[in-house]
Amino acid sequence: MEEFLGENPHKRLIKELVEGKIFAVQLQSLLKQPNESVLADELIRKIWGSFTQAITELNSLGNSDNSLTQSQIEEVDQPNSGSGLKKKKKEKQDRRGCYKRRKTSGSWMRESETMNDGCAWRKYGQKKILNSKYPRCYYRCTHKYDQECRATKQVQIIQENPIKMYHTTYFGNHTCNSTKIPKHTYNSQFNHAMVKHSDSTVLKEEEEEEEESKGQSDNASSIVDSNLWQDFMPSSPSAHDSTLTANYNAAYYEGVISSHDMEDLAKFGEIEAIEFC
DNA sequence: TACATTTGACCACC
DNA sequence: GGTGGTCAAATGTA
Repeated sequence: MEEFLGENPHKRLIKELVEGKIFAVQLQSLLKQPNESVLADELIRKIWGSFTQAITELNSLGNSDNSLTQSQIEEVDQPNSGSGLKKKKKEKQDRRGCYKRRKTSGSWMRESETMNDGCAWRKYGQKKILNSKYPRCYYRCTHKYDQECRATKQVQIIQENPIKMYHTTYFGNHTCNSTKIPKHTYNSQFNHAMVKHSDSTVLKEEEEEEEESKGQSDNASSIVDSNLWQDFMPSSPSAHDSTLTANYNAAYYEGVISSHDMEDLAKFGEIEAIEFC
């Protein structure tokens, strides 16, 4: 990466992103082979480095309005950074309503017959939504405070007859290590979930894959969930090769690279495994 | 007692 | 000004 320092920023940026893609492709093929976790780990570090460098370049290219502050960059780089201390009791002042309305980007959705997705969620709100028959429920990760996990989701019933269907929108990535919960809490109905990435295409109907994977595990949803939150995270670089995983991972990175950026990137090769909206 | 849920209030965003 | 997202006190539950 350092060898690009003499070139113009635009070229450096492109090279970083292309490198990142190459590493990702290598990682993808590597993950198809067993016992390659060390190499995979190395590749993930390279990918991480490429994207970090690219973000830095982008930041230096952009005007002041578009540039991230250093703290914002660090926040992206180190989602687990911080004190790690419990924040159960914040400042004395009433902070109700003090929030930034989130963007819809960086989110993905699924529709299923159950709310259960194998993660530990805690409900923190419910709201009647305009023009909607059913209220929307707001959930955050149970480990928001003890592990500073920022994952949240919104669940809304979209139909009740003939069967109850839930529309779930996920925001942010889990940074906690406690996404695994006892088997009995899973619901096989999760296997019928439809996963959508943000507001774009339906990505995967899991049913067929579930049938195939039943021999490997009697709890396929746990695999989905561990893929969902952990596999592409730098802190736990093990991954499974599945389209679903790739799409979830794309959702994770979506928070770092915008769709506009991806359009530019597309000039330099097809993005196959990762789908951005 | 600890943790989860409910619910009204607050306020940023459109 | 209306709507939606979040907070936190009150309440419920194991």
